[in-house]
Amino acid sequence: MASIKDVAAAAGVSVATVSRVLNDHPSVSDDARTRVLAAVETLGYRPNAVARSLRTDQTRTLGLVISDVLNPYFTELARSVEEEARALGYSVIIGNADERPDLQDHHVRTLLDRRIDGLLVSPAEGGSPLMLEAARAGTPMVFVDRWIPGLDVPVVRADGRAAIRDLVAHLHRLGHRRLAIIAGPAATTTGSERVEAFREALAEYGAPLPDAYIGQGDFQAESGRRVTEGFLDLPEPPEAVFATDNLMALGALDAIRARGLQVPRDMALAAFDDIPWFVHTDPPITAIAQPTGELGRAAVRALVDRIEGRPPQSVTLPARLVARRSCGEGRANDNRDDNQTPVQRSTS
Amino acid sequence: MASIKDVAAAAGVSVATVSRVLNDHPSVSDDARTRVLAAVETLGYRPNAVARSLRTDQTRTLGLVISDVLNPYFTELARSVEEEARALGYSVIIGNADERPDLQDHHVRTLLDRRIDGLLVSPAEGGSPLMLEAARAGTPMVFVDRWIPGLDVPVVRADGRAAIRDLVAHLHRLGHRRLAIIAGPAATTTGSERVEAFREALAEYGAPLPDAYIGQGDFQAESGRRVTEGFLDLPEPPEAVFATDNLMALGALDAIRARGLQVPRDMALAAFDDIPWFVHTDPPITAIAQPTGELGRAAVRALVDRIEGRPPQSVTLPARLVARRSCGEGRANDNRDDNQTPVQRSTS
DNA sequence: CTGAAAGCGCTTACAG
DNA sequence: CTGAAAGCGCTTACAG
Repeated sequence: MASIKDVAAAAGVSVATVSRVLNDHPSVSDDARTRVLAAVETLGYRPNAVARSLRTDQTRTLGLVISDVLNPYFTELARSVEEEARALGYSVIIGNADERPDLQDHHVRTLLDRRIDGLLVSPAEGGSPLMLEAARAGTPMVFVDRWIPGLDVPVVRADGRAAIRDLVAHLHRLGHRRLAIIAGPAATTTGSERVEAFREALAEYGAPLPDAYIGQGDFQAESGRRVTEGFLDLPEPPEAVFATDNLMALGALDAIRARGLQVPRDMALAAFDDIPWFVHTDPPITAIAQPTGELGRAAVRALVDRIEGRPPQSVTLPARLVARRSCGEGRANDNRDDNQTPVQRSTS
Repeated sequence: MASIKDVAAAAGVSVATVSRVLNDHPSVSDDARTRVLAAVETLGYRPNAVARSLRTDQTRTLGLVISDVLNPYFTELARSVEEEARALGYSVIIGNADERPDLQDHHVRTLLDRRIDGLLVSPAEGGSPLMLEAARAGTPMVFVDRWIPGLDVPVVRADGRAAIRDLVAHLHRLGHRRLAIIAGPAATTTGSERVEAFREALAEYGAPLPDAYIGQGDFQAESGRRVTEGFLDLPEPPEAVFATDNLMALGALDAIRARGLQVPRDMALAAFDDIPWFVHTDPPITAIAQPTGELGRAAVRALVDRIEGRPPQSVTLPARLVARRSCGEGRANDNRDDNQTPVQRSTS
């Protein structure tokens, strides 16, 4: 592969001049520029980004550590992150932690070793020592979706409280009184926060949230299945289940079906995170939709601000309830484009 | 951030010795090793991968260029690729082409600039000039899923022919005679191949595949919707539609629903690529399942073989039909774990 | 406007 | 076993 030396030789100039042409440095004669460009062309020369990074101490690369790529929510997040990063001249390397702290650690380490310019992370299980250390050491970092309290790191996330209140109101209106929740890991902010919001919303209706109705999941489908089976085995099973992510909702649906029961007749179901498939499940699933694309873009902007020396900003966007048929037929809002139709707009 | 010099100074040895310790070079005294390790520990030193790559001319990184991350099939492929790569000591950088040739080109260029050790690609729209050039220039490369004929590049893919034949038999058995297909871009191998296999299978039943029953899609949901609407507008609409990927099947389902029609009563539907959600759609969708994880792993192994100087091997794995209810109720094989149950095993 | 030279952080023959 | 030195491919003050 041709190097800058080859180009210099072919153009009859020094490597310094070649570098200047390549970097649009103003003080280059037209003549030199033309000859360099011609040489670049004929040699098919492409600058070595590795060498450039070593020299300039910047990689123009962002690291994104997410907890589960197979979760459509995170897939969409990753996509919007890459899109915005590309627009700003950065590449992104994704590290998939699969909700495993050890894997998360592996990716953070690898990314740091590669000297990425900044790190976007949605911490699994309370983060890792390495991550905390990096944050304290001043590695540009931004949390998306989930975060770790007590760190001076901007957070870009959706606030689901208002939407969860809307959901509880929706369930109540449809006659459901015994409401249960499938929680995510308590060590993740989204895990604990959604349970709290749910509990508070129930309290507004004077309803308690008994421990038996709080199932401990891990944001994966299998745990949704397991927890739901537990609910069904209860002497008095809940009438409605709220899965705090889409994969656990899928597991819950599996479990309910496996017993020959039907949603919503035998049990109502709702999920946090809306995904395209929810329109087509049997029945279509009521969900709380996050502005995922906007979250990803805002997170990248915050991180790049931080990297380029501008003050980064935390951003909190509202989530909204999208009612479908999985909680009952209370209202006629399950038309074909209900995917787009918020029942109530939560502008918290 | 501490550099190798700092470690050398702290340990009272030369940087060469530090490097040897770090790389497990045998000729280092126990004493030196201990002191270096201690210094590494106290300084929290981590080798700069950028510098190492520049020096060794290897990045221990694989590039993966896929056509659409939002497609669950590719998401799963990406995940298995990363997993196997990690097991072999490599990282992977994903480039999402979104089925756009220009984006594909962007990613290939970026990846090449970063001097990845090898490239795994599922070419969109017949590939890009850059990709062809790289292949000819000897960049280690392996095609996954889709490929470009005429290049000396190993291909790791699933052969769907037998499964498509099984599908046509299944549809025929259920009484469907007018069968249509939603094709992918003709410039992709999977796009053209699936149509051909479908046509050949129909021929075995003496059935033609009229042009009106071949809809041109682009592997995205929207095109599935559009094509299906066209089918429904025909004087004699097809009785069954075979979408050649899961997103177009989703679009088809949308279109059928939007007219107030039902699957399979008004129109049968089947898809290429099986995904977890197909078990839960209304109705559950009959699909051709690829051994996605195995494809990803085999592709990585082939690429790493190539990179490390071993002869790489092309691999073709069989796909299989998973019958559910979307083509009709012909057989009682729609139990709850039908996701795992092949109707007929195709070992082509 | 241009080039010689230093240096980014490593690895690795080479000499001892 | 160890260190001095060269060199990977760039960029960028510095001097002219």
